[in-house]
Amino acid sequence: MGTRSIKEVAELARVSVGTVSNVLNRPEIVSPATRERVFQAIRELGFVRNEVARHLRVGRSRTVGLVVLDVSNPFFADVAQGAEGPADEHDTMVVLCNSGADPVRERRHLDQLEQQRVLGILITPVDAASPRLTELAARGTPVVLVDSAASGAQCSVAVDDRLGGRIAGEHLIERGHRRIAFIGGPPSIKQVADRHAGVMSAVEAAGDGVELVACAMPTLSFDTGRRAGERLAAMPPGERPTAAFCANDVVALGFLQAMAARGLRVPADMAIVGYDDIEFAAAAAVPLSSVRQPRELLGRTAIELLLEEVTESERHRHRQVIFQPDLVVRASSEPRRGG
Amino acid sequence: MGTRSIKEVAELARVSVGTVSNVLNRPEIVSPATRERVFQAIRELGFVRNEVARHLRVGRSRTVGLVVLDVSNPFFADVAQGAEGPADEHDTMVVLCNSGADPVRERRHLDQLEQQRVLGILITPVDAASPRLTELAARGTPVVLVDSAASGAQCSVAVDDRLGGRIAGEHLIERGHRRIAFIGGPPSIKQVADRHAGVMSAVEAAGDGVELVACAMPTLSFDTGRRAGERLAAMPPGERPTAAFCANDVVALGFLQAMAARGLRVPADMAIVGYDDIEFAAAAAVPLSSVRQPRELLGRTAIELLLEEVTESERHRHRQVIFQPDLVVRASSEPRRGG
DNA sequence: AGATTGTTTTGAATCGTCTCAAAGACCGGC
DNA sequence: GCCGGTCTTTGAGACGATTCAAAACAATCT
Repeated sequence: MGTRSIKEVAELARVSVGTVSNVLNRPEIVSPATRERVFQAIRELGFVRNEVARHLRVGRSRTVGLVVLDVSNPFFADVAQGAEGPADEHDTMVVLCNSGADPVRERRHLDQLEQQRVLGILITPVDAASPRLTELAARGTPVVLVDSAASGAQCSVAVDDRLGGRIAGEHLIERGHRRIAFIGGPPSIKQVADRHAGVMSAVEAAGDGVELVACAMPTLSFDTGRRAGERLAAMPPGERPTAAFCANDVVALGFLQAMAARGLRVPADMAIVGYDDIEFAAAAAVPLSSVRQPRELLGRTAIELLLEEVTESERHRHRQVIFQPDLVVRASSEPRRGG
Repeated sequence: MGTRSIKEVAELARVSVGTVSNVLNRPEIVSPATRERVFQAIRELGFVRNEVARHLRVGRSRTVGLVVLDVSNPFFADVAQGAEGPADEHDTMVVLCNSGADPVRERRHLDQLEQQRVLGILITPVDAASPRLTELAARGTPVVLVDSAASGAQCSVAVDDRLGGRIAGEHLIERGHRRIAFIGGPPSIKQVADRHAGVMSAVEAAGDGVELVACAMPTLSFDTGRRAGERLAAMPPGERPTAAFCANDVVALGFLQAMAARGLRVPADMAIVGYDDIEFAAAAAVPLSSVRQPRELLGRTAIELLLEEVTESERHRHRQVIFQPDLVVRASSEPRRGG
């Protein structure tokens, strides 16, 4: 194998290993002549520092793991992108891990990250209450919850999903809808549960005559949305809800597609509001109304909290940051024609 | 810090460190009684194996890096998902790194991955000809190019982009278009150049009367598509191409949005063909015709090649796998009404 | 020349785990 | 009580980089 060690560099440059290490880490303390000789040897051998050994000795990695529910949801791509800026500045590497909303895979990723002794973990958990998360923190791997509020024992960055759900619900009610569907994923996912609770509170506040039809699906995918859409489309027009609030935009886009396929008009026959306001929402068949979240800001803030925790380790106080969502109204929920 | 070492476990279980290591790695060779005692100690201390130290000793990591051009492009999410299956089976972890098509960031990721001595790297390079890639391989980190054909010195998995471009071009020409725009990204990206060359060859084969208007943009984003769309929309109708072939679907979706915003009808005023056939393509304002790539299969095959290379190390022969794309025709390029 | 101070360089110890030759335990048979 | 043969367990090196006390060297002043 072509990997060279610091020792070989030392031999070639005719200095001790300590000196090579110094050249690598504190070049200013070694004399220009020696330094140059070492650099020369490094170049000649194609030496690449073994970060693993370094990490073992130093005891701290320069990698943080970001575990997301679904890499293929652009929402998470944006969160990841937001995290990369501050990470770069602290020359830290962000690695993305996909749990696919599967507790088993999430577990495996967490195990692996802990075993690798990463600097810390940013995670959108499948189950925020899982003891695994607090265990991690207790054993020395700081964890920041992303898009999910923590209860005090750890840092978190979230958006008020209840509020988001309520805003969406109020908007649809105001537009004259009386029978509203909530297309959600597994209620074990906090975001889903909160958005549901939010829209529910709006419906309840509107009093009699307005009702919510919950449609819990097993996942939060495009296909899920499509299937839910087909199910609703198959209902007799009298019973069918006239509006749907989808737990996220990916689901909403699938739902929208099903409407088109079944010949239902959006928003005339079915109004739709999504969640996240991903870039594609505006570009959909019918531009999608959506509850906007500050995606990049979530990622950015999360990693800042993590780095803060790592730096101040001693006197660190966990913080729970909460952002406010807002509604972006587009064609998919324009005023209904026939009140 | 709450991290325990194998030594502490050994003390508590009153065995030697070697035995603990055996329990961890080859439990069958240690007697049931001792094994149980060790497990007990592990549980009691909350011991988590330090993968870093293990890796240093064993010399081989169980992580592979997947470096992509753009995490927020669902195409790459699907490739990543494809890679995860076989990876799991070899209990290997796939970490996703985003170069954002920026050579500097790509470089930084590669450096970091090499320093971490990962098992190997899957990469969709910004520049496939970069010497960095062969250096890596020469120094012992196997590299498999993804979605980009290698010239023999390494493994690669790709889709025939020239063919894809040609198919798209032929399709539009057959539909009666005589002035076709190619909306591309930086030609330094191999995929873009090949797709361009492909559509160009179709146009040339069609002979006089058909022409290609190349529109090279700096990036391959949604916004790029939108800007290109606006630029074309601003052209006088006589000069304006009647069809656009976009270098990927994300660009195509942006382009489509610009058409809608400027009041141009798709496909009547402007036909569109995208590339990748991401899930959202079918769900767009006007369902998008697109050149389909076997996304998951790309990822799956790439990691299989990598694992193969790692396993057979000695007698490994690099392979270049090439898949065929095919065209999925949807509304955005339906036959033109007025021939 | 010797003492003093400051600058460079050295090299042994260390991080946590794995490996493997060797030692130990145990058993049945004589 | 000893022998040969299985099973188990042991513990002393690695692995590659960092650290830091101490040694070596250089420059300046008496």
